[in-house]
Amino acid sequence: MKRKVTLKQIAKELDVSISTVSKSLKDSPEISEDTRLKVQAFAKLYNYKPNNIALSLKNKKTKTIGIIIPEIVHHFFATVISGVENVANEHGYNVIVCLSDESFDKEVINMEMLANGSIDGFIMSLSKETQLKKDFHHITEVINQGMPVVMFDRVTNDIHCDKVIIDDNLAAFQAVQTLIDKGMKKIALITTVDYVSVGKLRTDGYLKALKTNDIKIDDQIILKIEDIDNCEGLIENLIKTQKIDAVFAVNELFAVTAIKSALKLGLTIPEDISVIGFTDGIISKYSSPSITTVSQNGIKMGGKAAKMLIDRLESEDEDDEHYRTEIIETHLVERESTPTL
Amino acid sequence: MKRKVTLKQIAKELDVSISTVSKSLKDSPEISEDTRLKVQAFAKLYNYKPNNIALSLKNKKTKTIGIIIPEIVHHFFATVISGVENVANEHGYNVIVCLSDESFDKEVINMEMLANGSIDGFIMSLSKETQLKKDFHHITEVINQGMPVVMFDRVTNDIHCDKVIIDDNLAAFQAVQTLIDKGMKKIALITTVDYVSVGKLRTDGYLKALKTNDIKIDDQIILKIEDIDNCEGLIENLIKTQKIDAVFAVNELFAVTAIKSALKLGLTIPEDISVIGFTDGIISKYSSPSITTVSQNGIKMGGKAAKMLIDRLESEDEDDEHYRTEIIETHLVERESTPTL
DNA sequence: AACTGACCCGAAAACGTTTTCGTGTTGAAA
DNA sequence: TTTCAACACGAAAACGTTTTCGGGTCAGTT
Repeated sequence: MKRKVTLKQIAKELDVSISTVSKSLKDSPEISEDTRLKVQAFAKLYNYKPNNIALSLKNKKTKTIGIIIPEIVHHFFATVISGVENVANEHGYNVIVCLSDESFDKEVINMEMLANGSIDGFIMSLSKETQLKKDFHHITEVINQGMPVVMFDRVTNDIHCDKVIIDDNLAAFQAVQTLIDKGMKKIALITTVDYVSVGKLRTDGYLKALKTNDIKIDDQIILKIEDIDNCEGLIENLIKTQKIDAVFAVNELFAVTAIKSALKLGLTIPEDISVIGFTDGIISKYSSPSITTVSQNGIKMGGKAAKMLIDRLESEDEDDEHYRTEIIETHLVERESTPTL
Repeated sequence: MKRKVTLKQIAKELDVSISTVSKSLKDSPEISEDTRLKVQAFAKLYNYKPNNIALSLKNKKTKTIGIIIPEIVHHFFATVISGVENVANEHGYNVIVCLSDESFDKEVINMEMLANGSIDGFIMSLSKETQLKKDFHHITEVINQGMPVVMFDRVTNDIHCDKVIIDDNLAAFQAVQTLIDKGMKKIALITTVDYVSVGKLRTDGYLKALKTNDIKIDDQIILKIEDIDNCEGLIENLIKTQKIDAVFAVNELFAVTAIKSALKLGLTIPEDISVIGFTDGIISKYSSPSITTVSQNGIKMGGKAAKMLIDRLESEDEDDEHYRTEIIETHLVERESTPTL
């Protein structure tokens, strides 16, 4: 077992100073060719690599990005990480991942852990609990310390920083409009409770589409689900008791559950009932029938967020207060759960 | 914008030495109560938090674990990360995630980046390309430098280190045996190419089950798929041309694709054809019909791997060469794609 | 008055880098 | 022979900690 070799050890071994070694390895003209080559050969032999931690301390840059997300097992968040990782790696950055588990406290703890020098900047999406409490002091604090933050998907207007989102309202509107164009009238909505920002926006888009088309809003067919893990009963009940033409669900899980319930009740899709979901993930793609969804390109979102963060990290004027909000375009991926005409 | 405050600044402000500040904050008895309280009050006021990088350099410990996996968008790997993160956080560790994208080069680059001081140890699963090339020098090198490595799922006997796996062979055997017990005779296998370690093991389990039950092995109904993204045609062809009772697939994707193909061909599941998959992920759960699978608890695997790594990191005798291989138990989750009897 | 010990505190080294600045040696020009 | 520049290298500071060790002050004991 040969431990990592340091500049000091090389210096001692070759009987020169640490400075000489460092300069030699950086091809400094200050050093004679003789010594330079000698040092380089020795360093290569012992596979010298500068210690990242020491570099970080010296440069006050860690070349590491922190990501804080509610869950990693949700496909959308996984794709975002993938997008961030890609762009980050291209620019020589590493990625540290922390999960809040939708808990405010964990979000705070994780941010505080990372904020003490471990990373150069944050990319994050708010936990449900944080959105409910509307307490963002941990984020403002980090920003006040001069650490850039980029928020994505679940964002808030209360924080002044770069953001990457989709136009949830518009995307929902268009999805519902598509259903209406296909002749559906009684369109049910399966959504989350209102404090989840994206849920609220998508709900608004749904309502707007109905209004625009002079369709009466019927609270009986609007389902707001609190506990995502126990949605089956509610959804099944909705489909059984109400005579509906279509379902617009604000996420994949609600959509696929609606499909399963409909099939269970002997309905055929899309003839008896159509379904459109949100977030173009793996479930929608492999469901039978496959589900028409609003695509929400996580890779692109993550990539964009990483780009914005790195741009800010490497820009000249540190505290440029000109924050931007990037909107990632969405489109409807039409599959088997909606009629083709 | 108030930047992070350091010991030095506090010392200067209070006109004491850095040592005094440090000791005060650590409640050292060396410091008089007067000074101690004064320093602590000041530190609290300015929200002092020690700089992680400086601590890492001093302690030669980063309290960070590196994870290298082929892909994050595969649900199984996401759950593993989740498991690692959980246990790591409990022990005060952070998690840095790197994706190899199934590429040998990226795996090597990522490991080298992290090995230079950024992390205390690795948790990893081999990329396909690495398994194909059988080149593990980057891993032995890291281990030789005294950095512990824990491998999971896709492991190799060529590396001497801690491992966490499931008994792929046995699990496959049991799954196929279950099909046989339910009266199936012509059981197709949809698997990966042999160099993917787990694919090979599961294939072997399938073969063993057939042999044990004196069922002739028919190469016509064994499908080895190279390119996972273009498996549909092959699978559909298999089901169309061969009269089979059941399909055993070595992953979720193959299983769900088999189901879609069968449905498309007008077959009913599980009456006409049964399907068992591997890896109990989100697809199997939400598919219609839902898929019977061999559960492979990623959370548990990740948690176990993290525990083993941390144990080793914090154990007294640094180079205990006694490596263990933990086997995570699996069980069959019976769902709609197999008959209940 | 001298000694002892407790009590407080600061200096400095250490972790591994990079970089500025200073310095000794050499050769050539005056 | 002196002077000066070029050359080659080393010392030291800095990043922010922790920790060891040494020392100064004061009170109390001989």
